[in-house]
Amino acid sequence: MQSRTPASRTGRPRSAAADAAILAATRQALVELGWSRLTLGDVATRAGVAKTTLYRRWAGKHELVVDAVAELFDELQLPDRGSLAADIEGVVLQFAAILARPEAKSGLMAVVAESTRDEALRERIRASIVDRQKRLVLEGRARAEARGELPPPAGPEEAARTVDLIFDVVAGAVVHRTLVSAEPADEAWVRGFTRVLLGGLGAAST
Amino acid sequence: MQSRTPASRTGRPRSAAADAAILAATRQALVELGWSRLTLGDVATRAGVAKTTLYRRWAGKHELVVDAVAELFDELQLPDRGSLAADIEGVVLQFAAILARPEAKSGLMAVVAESTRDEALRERIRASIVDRQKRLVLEGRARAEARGELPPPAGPEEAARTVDLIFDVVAGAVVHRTLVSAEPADEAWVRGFTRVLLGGLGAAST
Amino acid sequence: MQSRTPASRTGRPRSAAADAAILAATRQALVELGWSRLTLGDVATRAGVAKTTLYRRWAGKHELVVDAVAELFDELQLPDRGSLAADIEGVVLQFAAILARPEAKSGLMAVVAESTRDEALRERIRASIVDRQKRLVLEGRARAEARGELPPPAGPEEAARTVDLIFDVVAGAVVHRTLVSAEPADEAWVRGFTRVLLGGLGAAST
Amino acid sequence: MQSRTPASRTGRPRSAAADAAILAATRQALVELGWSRLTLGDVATRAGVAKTTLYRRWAGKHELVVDAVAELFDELQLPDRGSLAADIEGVVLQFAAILARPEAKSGLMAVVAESTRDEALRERIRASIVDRQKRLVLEGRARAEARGELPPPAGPEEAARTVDLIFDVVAGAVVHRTLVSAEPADEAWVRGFTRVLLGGLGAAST
DNA sequence: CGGTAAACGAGACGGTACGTCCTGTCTTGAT
DNA sequence: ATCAAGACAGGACGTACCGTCTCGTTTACCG
Repeated sequence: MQSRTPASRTGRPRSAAADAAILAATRQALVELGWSRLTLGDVATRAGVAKTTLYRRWAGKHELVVDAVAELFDELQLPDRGSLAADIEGVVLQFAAILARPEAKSGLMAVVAESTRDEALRERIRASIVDRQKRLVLEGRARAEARGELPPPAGPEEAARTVDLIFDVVAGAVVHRTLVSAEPADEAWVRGFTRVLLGGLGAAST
Repeated sequence: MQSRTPASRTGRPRSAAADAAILAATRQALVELGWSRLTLGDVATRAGVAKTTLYRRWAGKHELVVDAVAELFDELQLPDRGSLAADIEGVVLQFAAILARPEAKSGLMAVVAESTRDEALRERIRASIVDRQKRLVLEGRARAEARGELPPPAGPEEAARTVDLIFDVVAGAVVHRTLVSAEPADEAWVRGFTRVLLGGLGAAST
Repeated sequence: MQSRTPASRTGRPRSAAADAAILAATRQALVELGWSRLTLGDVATRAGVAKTTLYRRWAGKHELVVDAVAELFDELQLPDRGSLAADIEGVVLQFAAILARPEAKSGLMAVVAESTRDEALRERIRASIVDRQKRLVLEGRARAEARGELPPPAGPEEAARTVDLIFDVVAGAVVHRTLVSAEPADEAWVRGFTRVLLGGLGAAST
Repeated sequence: MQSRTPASRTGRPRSAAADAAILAATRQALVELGWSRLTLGDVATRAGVAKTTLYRRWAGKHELVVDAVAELFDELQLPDRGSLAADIEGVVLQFAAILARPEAKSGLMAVVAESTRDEALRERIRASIVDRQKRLVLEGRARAEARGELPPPAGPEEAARTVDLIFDVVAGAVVHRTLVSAEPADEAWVRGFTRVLLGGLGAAST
């Protein structure tokens, strides 16, 4: 994932096990120490690896954590629950469950913070985490259209704009609820949120 | 703001000018260096203040940045533009404008990241930034009810829950758009967002 | 002693008790902490005095300790024990007893060390400690001459040279024994030293 | 010298050049700044070395200066000048010449002062400086006995006691003359001192 | 199978920032 | 004017990590 395929033919090949051990150690350290106290020397020790080995693969703390956290989100799925509302509730709950894990909480916002001044890092985050999960919105939308719950988009450009907007609203709301408000995004909250998302503010307090 | 009112009568009183100079220097450093390269020694130098003075008032980088960033959000207002949609668009645009400033971007997510492991820091963020701005939601809601655009809440508990939900959705969406998607939350986007917020997903692509 | 007689008539007069309290606190701190860990803030606190008061009277740590230690040596006396050898042994034992006290040990060498680069400090040490005790050598010599144990000096210049030499030998030997060799300058050692001083190396091992 | 032979086989070996550079820089700083203004950060900079490297080898300012100063005394020799008096005068003059150098003056008394409260430091001083130079007394004594100028000691214990005594008298007198009296231990003074040392006080004023 | 070249562990390195401590000065209100 | 109290600018402390480097060792491939 992080390898830039050095394309060398000779010499000892890089240990594949080391990569996995390092990422696992990174997540473990995030759980125990959080972002700010996590050090690469400690990660290397936990992984049973020399610091050199770690730096040969990742440029720094931020890049490493992006990769370590990205793996967490790959388990997201969009189960077919029969209606758009149920589908949304299902995937939002999954997303909230991942965000509730300390290894995600600690690391995610920190790399986002840093990405405001580091274009390459932002690209890495987008490629590894954000864009990869937009598939869920696309799939959900397609299903809703098939069911007749939503009208088809006016055009491809309109479609892309809508997907981005929905993703910002959904991901943003869950993140804000979990990290800033620091309240659980539990079933009750998710139901309320889905109602607003589908019906607008007027539907909020029913 | 950060002072825990040491209430000492004797001795030389703390310089009020130092506080303002430090917070201003912090914002300047955030603009020039970003969060990760900002150092307290540098902030002290910029403020023309000894490191000691800085540490006498703030416990660390995180606390300092919370206070420095919090001041940015105090300029938010809710102008009466005649309709709920227009009011929302107005305040969201203001919010987006503040978040677009580098001193807000760099610092805000970093302290949120740290707050996932530091309960006191989270409280400080909530008190200094989040709760202070919920007034906007309350005011907007009251106006909308007076205009008949929204029904009154079912009860006080219901009202609080709705305010929190709306705040999470609005703030979360703007933050995600600005920092994660890294696209401008401009007028077009805000119009689209407001339409969804008021009318739900079905109204998105009209 | 340290006062430069500010000769001011008006205002609140300086507290005389403060001087004694500060010097006593300095010696106590020397005993408990030694030279390097002694701080003026701590001394002021022990003396129940503000730091300002301390700095109004002494220029710094070195000057303060010189005065605090100098008082220790003022109790030296030259009792008439009937012979030059006995007189020497008596005063050397007294000198050794003072040097064995931690408040003298800790401070004395430190100010001497600093005095190698501070002419004013050296003068203060000489005036407060060294020259003040040369009286003992003068008195001892006079007694020995009266008893016929030593011939009178060839002249005043010769006399001064001899006094200085003897002082360097006696004080130097005791200091070196106590602080560098870190062995007690007890009666046995003092007897051996006196034998050498009076009779030369050939008499050492009798 | 300061290395406690960590005996590690793996890893990058310690730079031998760094040790020499640090000790030389320490002496240079002692000359220019004296003991109290010497800082380890400055020494590191002068030596072209990181502070870390310095602290990896020495525990602090005192230990470092002991080693830096100790090297100065290793050049002492006992030239055979034909008589005990001449031998003593020769070595005392050499000793005085070293003590006259600012890098020795500034540092030596300071570490002795600290050693009164630090047993390990005292041992280091004794091992690195004092005991190493007692060879001079032993050699001089042996020569004098061979020449018939001094009687052989009564026994091994007596011999050791005498060596220590002579060392305290010689070193103490020169140190006191140089640092406390702050007068040069020049040829005239050394002649007078040697006369007293060999013949006792009665021989002083001839 | 033996040589070669890269990866590996270990840990020293130059460097930067940390948060604390002390110095010597100052500013307050009270004496 | 002096005092107690304590904030202040400044600077050194000793520690912790960073990211690089230099070792000696291991391990795959390639001739």
